[in-house]
Amino acid sequence: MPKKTFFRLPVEKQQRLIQAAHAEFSRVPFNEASVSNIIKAAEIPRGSFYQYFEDKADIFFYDLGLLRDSSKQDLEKTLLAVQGNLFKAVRQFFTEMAEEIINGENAQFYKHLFLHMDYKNRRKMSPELMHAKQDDGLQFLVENVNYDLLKIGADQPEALRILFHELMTTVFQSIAAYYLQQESNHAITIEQVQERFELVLGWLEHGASNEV
Amino acid sequence: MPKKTFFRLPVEKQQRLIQAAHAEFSRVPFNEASVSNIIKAAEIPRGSFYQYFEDKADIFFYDLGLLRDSSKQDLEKTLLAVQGNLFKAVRQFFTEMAEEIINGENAQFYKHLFLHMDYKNRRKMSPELMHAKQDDGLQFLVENVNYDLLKIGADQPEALRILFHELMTTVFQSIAAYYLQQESNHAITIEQVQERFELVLGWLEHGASNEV
DNA sequence: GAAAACAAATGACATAACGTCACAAAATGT
DNA sequence: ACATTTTGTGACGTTATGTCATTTGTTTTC
Repeated sequence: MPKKTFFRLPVEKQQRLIQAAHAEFSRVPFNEASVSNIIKAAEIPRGSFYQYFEDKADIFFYDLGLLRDSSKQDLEKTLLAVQGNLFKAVRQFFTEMAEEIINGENAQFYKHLFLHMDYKNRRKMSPELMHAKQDDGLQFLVENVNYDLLKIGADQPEALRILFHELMTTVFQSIAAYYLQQESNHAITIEQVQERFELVLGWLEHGASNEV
Repeated sequence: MPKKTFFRLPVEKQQRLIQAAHAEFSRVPFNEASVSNIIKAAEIPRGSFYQYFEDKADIFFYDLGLLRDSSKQDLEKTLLAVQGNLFKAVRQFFTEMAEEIINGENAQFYKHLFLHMDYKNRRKMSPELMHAKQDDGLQFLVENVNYDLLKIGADQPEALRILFHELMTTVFQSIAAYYLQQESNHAITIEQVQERFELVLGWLEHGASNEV
C-alpha cells in the first residue's frame, strides 16, 4: 500500500502519478516497467516517489486495485442474482469481464497483467469477491453458494475454495490464451474466446470423461 | 538456445557454467537472479558469458531443458502404457513428478520455477511430451489418445490440445499451491498435494456439478 | 613453417536503473 | 514569531546490463 504521505497529496498530483504509472504498465510488462519513466512522465522528483510508495510493485498493485474498484465486475452480486448457482455466476462474470478486458480502454494494461502474472501474485488480482479481507476472502462464497448444485457439501469449505480458485484460473487462462494467440499472429475473436472458455468450463462442470 | 560457441567449449567449462547458473536460479527466482553472480561463481569473464548465451533467459531455459531431459517424467510412454487413457496417464505422471519436484535435489529450483512462471512462458516448461517440435508438439497426443474415453472426438484435435493444456495447468497449480502453503507457514504434506490434485482432476474428469 | 583467416577470450566502458540520504522548503502548531 | 513536523529534492553510491575494441589462440592454406 502507498504510504500515508501519498494520500495527503493534492488529488491532482495523486492522479498525475497514477496515470503516469498506468501508462508505463500499459506500455510494457511489470518487469520491464521502470520507476524512472513513471517519475519522468509525472514530473515529480525521484525522492518524492519513494516518499509515496515502497517500490514499483506498490504502485502497481495500487493501480490495479483502482481498476478493480472502478469496474462493474462483481461476482458477489452475480452469485446472489443466480441463486447461488456457481457455474452460472462464473459464466456471466466471464462474459462481462472478457468484453471489458479485451476491448476496454485498459486492454494493454490487462494484456501485460494476464500474460505476466505468476502463480505467486495471482491472488492479488482476483476479483471483487475476495476483496475485503485477504485471510478469509471467500467467506461470502462459502455462505451463499447453492451446495445442492455441486458435488461439494456445505461441510467442505476448503474444497469450495479450491474449486473457485480453479474457476478463476480458467477465467485468467482463457484471457491469456487470447493474448497469446494475438501475439503469434493467430488472432482470434472474442467469440472464440468465449467458446474456449465455455468448453473448459463445461468440462469442470460435467467432466471431460465419457461415462457411458 | 545457447550459441554455437558454447557447445564447442570443453565439457568441464560447460558444466561449470550450468552449475553456477543452476545454483543462482535455485537461490532466487528468475527475475532476481543476476548474470553477474553466475559468472562470478563460474569464474569466467563477463564478455565470455555473452559469447555463449543471449541473455539470462537463454541459459535459464537451457538449464531447464537439461533438467527435463534427465528426469524420468515421460508422458508419452505413460500414455502408451495405459492404452491412451489420458486421465490415467496424467494421474500417474503427477505422482511421479510431484515426488521428484518436492523432495528431489532440485526442489529449490523447481520452487522458483513454479511460483514465478507466468502464462506467457508456461509453454516452455511443459513436459517431454511436447518436446520435439514446438509447432506441432502435441501430435503424439492427438494420435495416441483413446478418444472413446473422452467427450472429444478424433476430429477435434484443438479441443484435445486445450484439455491437455488444462490438465498441465492443474498439475502446475497443484505444485504451486504446495509451495505457497509452505511460504505462509501452513505447510502441507505431499499426500495432501496428491489429494488436492485428485480432487481437481476428478472435477475435470467427471464434473463438479451435481447432476441428479 | 610462415602467413592469413577465423574463432574465442577478455575486461573496460557506456548506459540505465535502483533506493537512500542530507539538506532545503513548506506547513503546522503553540 | 518560533519550534516542530512533514514534505520535497536531486545528487550519490551501488549494482546490473550488454557491447566492443583488442588480444590471444587455433586452424587452414600455400
